[in-house]
Amino acid sequence: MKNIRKEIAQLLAEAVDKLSQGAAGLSAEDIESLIEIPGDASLGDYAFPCFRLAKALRKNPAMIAADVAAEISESPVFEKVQNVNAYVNMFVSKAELAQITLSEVKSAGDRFGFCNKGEGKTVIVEYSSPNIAKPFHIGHIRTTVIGNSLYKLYDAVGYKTVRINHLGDYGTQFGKMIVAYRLWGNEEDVRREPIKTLLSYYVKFHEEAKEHPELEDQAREIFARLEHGEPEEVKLWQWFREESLREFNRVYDMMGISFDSYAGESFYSDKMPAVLQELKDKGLLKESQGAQIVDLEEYGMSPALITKSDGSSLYITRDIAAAIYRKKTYDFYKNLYVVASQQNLHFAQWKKVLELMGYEWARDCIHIPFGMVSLEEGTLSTRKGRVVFLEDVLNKAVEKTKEIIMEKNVNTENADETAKIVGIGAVMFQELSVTRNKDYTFKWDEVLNFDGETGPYVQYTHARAASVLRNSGIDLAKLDPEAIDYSWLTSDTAFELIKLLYRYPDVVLDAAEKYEPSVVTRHVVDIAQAFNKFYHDEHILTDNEAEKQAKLLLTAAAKQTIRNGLDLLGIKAPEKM
RNA sequence: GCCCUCAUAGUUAAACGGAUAUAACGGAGGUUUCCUAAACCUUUGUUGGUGGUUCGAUUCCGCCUGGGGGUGCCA
Repeated sequence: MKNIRKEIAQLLAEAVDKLSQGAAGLSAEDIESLIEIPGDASLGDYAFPCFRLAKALRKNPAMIAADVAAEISESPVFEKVQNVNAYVNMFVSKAELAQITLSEVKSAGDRFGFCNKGEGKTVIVEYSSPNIAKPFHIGHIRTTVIGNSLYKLYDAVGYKTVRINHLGDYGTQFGKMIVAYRLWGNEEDVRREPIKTLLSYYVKFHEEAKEHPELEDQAREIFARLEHGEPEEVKLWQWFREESLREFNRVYDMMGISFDSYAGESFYSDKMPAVLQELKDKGLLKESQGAQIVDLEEYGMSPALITKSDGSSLYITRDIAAAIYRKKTYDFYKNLYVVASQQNLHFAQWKKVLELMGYEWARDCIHIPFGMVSLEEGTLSTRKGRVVFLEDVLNKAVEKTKEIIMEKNVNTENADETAKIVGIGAVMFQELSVTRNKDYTFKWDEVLNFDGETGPYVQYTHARAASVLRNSGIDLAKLDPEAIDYSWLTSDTAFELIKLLYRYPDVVLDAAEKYEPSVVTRHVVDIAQAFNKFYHDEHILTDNEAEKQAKLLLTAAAKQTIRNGLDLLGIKAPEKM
């Protein structure tokens, strides 16, 4: 698709160069980064502030803006160029932008917004990574949906992707679980309801351990046995793992999320000795209070604990082994970890250790933190039984949606299917609409509120557009973008919508580069709002054939872009609702 | 103590260092003989404090206040 922003930057660069006789020293790239989109569309479609040129040109900015405006106004790219104070305000040709955009959406279809920027490079996204034998709760939703969206974003901008669910299937917690199971457990209960039962053992363990601290020692000992491959412990552990995965997959299926690899922490168990040896050989390992550490004091961090005093491994050791393994196996361009910001220090230490080991690719390992989810009662705590199960949240959202459908919609065919798409979409959408790094408090009535800038709003807009297209009776495949009279799409409302569609591919790229799916979420909401306004202000299915075709092409493009955007968020777009 | 992070209408959130800080929810009022009213329109109201850098700061830097997280044998 023709890149208008770049074209404008080129024109501006030439104008500035001419006016300053080369003294401004701004490249087209510099200029491009200065171009803005005015908040108030009546000012222009693009704007260029001239403050910075004042020094080089020794003139006041407003005069420069006037000169620049005069210099570029002849270009056919623009309908109008004018200066307001220090700004050069540019209006692009509406019909031309409509043609460029709608032709592109039509021909690219489901791949509108895609590009090949990452061609030949591999990006790993590690996300979700729940702990085995523990509930899949509301605290896991963010890593799961953000990671899933990042994978889709990187896929869309052309990278080869590898999705890894780094299961928390190892560590002292399994020592605890095994101890608890042997003391109070019962096979039948576990089979019937694995997670809830195992969780109850885990909770009981922590209650008992307050009175009997020796349980903690037992747990560590059992984990050490597990790590040494003692068959009885391994067998129990495998069983817990299988039962848990079955439950996790049920939730993943509901959300339409999948993985390329489930290589969790245990997968790296046999790769640990080599890491230890390497750390030792490189002179990084130090003994301290019986444990093996890497001292990071000179980098302002507490030491990284590599092995415990009983010799068993720790989280960071496994993450080091994992990074090395992944570099060897996938030769990644980037290795992304979608993990809560609570673990900032852990990832900082881990990255530093990789650096100290001499791996220059440590810089390509990137922690993507996100804010904490808490409940109104306080922090989520598995041990204290203070959890909200993700599956319950999804089910309630679906139920609520079903009720809404029953009360609003006469046409209830596929009501169950629609309720699933909309209810689950609503929950996912909400998680993806706020900037990653913000903490938030889970509230039932907020999750179940579908008014305003929500998933259902966007999905409804999509269904509405779909409905218009159905009613048109026109075979869309036969709409030829070359044969459309775009002058029918030059109203303010139509043009606002077109501009948003035109910008969509840049938004996708921006979201990927910032690791920020919410950028897409917000843009999709903007498109939905613009379409609803267009739908309301203008009649699409008019008797005038040329007008109708132009408006239908725009409607189809809006629908397609909303659909593509939702897809990048992992959310489905219903044809009817 | 030290480190990280957050602070914007009543609430939840937006804003590459740029023009009059933008939406949604809530409140008040309105729109349907017309393509889905899960929609649209009108109205109400905001940058924690203090210095600095800058032509220009919600944005960058210093300090203060307040919330959250982390800080050696959990992950």
